[in-house]
Amino acid sequence: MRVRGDKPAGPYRHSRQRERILELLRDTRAHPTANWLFDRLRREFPRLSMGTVYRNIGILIEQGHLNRCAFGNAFDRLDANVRPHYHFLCDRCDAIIDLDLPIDRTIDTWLGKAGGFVVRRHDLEFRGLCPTCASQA
Amino acid sequence: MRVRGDKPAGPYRHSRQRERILELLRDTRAHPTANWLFDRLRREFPRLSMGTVYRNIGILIEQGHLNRCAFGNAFDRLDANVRPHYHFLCDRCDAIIDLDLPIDRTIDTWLGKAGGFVVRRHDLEFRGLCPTCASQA
DNA sequence: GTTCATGCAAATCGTTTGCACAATG
DNA sequence: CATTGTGCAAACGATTTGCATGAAC
Repeated sequence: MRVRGDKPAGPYRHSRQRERILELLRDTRAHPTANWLFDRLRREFPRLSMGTVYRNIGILIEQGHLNRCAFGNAFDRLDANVRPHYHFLCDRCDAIIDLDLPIDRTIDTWLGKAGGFVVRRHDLEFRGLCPTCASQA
Repeated sequence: MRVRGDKPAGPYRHSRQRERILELLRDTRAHPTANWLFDRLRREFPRLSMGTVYRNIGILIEQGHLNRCAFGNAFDRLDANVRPHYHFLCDRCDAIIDLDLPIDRTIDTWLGKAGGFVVRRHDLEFRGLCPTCASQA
């Protein structure tokens, strides 16, 4: 029996709302928020709800049509190591590990020269298995 | 006149709670959450409140003693470009720009060999001024 | 004694979910 | 017609804030 919140057993059906969400996202390079989609689509679907937007975003990501980028406002972790450094995030144990790789500043200047950007800093994070989890796999 | 939520006009005063927050964060490499600090410190300050934790985190960040890393679990911005690519975030106009830099996979294998990590992917984001804002500065 | 910091509770923001009804295949 | 998708509203978790009281200088 199918329970609340579970993925459907059968294939996804067609939905006009989901179709338009993907179209809108493919037509822009602005990396919109869920709320932007909601405002934009309410013109076409006056009774649209946020639940529908979020549910469809989830499905589209699962289908590989979208990526989510979480720059910022989410769940914060704190770090008293204020020297610049990179991070490794373990997929299995959720550890966040400071790396002591050298910071490569040459890439910043390259980006500035090539594209007209003024680069103040860059952040690099790796994901995968930390040494402990990797040795248990 | 000083209004609610504003920074104090004078210098920050000493606070035992803030002192302990910084001590705890300097004693760990686990990149704790605000809630971890709260649980941990309630033993010493039974009447501690979350408001105090968050306010002090903000002050410590402003003083340069802490960094906040947002490795979000939540949706934030969406991207229909599902090919791997890097991002540039403009400090002034908040634009998020897809970069077509080549993805450098060599660094993944290096990290695996050197430290025993299994690297599945990496994310690289730059911050600074986008070409448009840079030309106006 | 001035004003910054705290505790508490309520408010806020983005996101998720339960449920009854509508749409799809 | 079996089951997925929707709208609505309420629930949620992390964070922020108003306000009266307590602590620092």
